[in-house]
Amino acid sequence: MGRAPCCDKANVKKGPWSPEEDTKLKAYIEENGTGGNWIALPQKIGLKRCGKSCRLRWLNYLRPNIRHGGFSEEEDNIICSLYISIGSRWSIIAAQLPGRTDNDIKNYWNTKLKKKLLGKQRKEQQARGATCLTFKHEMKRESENYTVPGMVNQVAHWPLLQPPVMPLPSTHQDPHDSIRNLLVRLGGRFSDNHPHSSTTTSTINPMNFRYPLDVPFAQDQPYDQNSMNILSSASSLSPLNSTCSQVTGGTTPFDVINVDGPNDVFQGLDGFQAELSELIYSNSQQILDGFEGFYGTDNMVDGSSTGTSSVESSSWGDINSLPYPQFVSGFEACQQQTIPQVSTYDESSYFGPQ
DNA sequence: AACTGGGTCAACCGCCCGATG
DNA sequence: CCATCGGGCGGTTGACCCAGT
Repeated sequence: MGRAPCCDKANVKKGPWSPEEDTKLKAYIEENGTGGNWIALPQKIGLKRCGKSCRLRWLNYLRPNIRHGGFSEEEDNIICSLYISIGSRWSIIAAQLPGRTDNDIKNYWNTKLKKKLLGKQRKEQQARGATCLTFKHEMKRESENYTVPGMVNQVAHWPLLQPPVMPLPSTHQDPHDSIRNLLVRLGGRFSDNHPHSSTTTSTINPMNFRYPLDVPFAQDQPYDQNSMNILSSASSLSPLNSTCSQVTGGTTPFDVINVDGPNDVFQGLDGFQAELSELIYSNSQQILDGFEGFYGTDNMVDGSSTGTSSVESSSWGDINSLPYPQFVSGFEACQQQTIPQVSTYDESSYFGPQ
């Protein structure tokens, strides 16, 4: 037996909202709030609409300070980055873009950004003529069986890669190194402090490229995104970025990045992210250059400090000096925290008196 | 002018999850 | 512990628009 419908389908209006309906809904919510009950709300104001429909209309269209269209390059970059990192968690992505709704971003991604990236990918692949099946298979295989030692309840899914190039002194495979090693194997270079270097010594760690995990969340406080330039440089970031949870007062949108199992690494990304993976393979150096540009040439740090990482960068001493110190603290928090909790933006801030 | 195909986006659907009784 | 409910979310749909033919 299925569950009862949330409203009487026969008696609710569907389809586009009329200006009158908009006015009614907006006026009521601005004055009274939702009352904490969307289902009852349409009856209160005499709308023949499903409560969920009202909620959607309010959140996606009527709510104050909503912006539609006109996505900036920075917003593009943030969306792409976050998508690559966390997948199609549109509400989380939207939380980082003030005035944007998850629906808007979802539409924008599906209709424009995805094509933009793939178009770029094809171009570059044609230019390089590289085939990336090996990488693709490796990604899939390796991602199936890795959990970070010491992590409980919350699982980070970094692909476990045996280091064919560099032996690891530590007793466990550091996920950062795994990623780095993979990229090295695939031809990426991790220079100490200069793009000229072609050694395998790593100071660039894609795994440190993590979205802010402890930025106090607020709709009017987007990330400083000045340095993000995925589309214009390497086309994408590493899809190897894991997701993680953090509990630092429960105020960040990234408290929510919770994964439930290894398959979630590429949740929602199977098709597109695989293609992005190929892109990464074919552009590994560009990507890394992008990272260097992002962090400055010598600030990339392997926070996990293994034998393969030659530099415990002095500049790392003050992670706050980095454009995104949260990337690092985020990882640390991942290792320490265990309570994943899904949260979303605080709707109450939009609803006025409840 | 009519048709067509692709793009866009608002809205719906159905599932999941937490709260509650 | 279980059933029910409402909120929230991601995926999908379909109406509309527009450029090309």
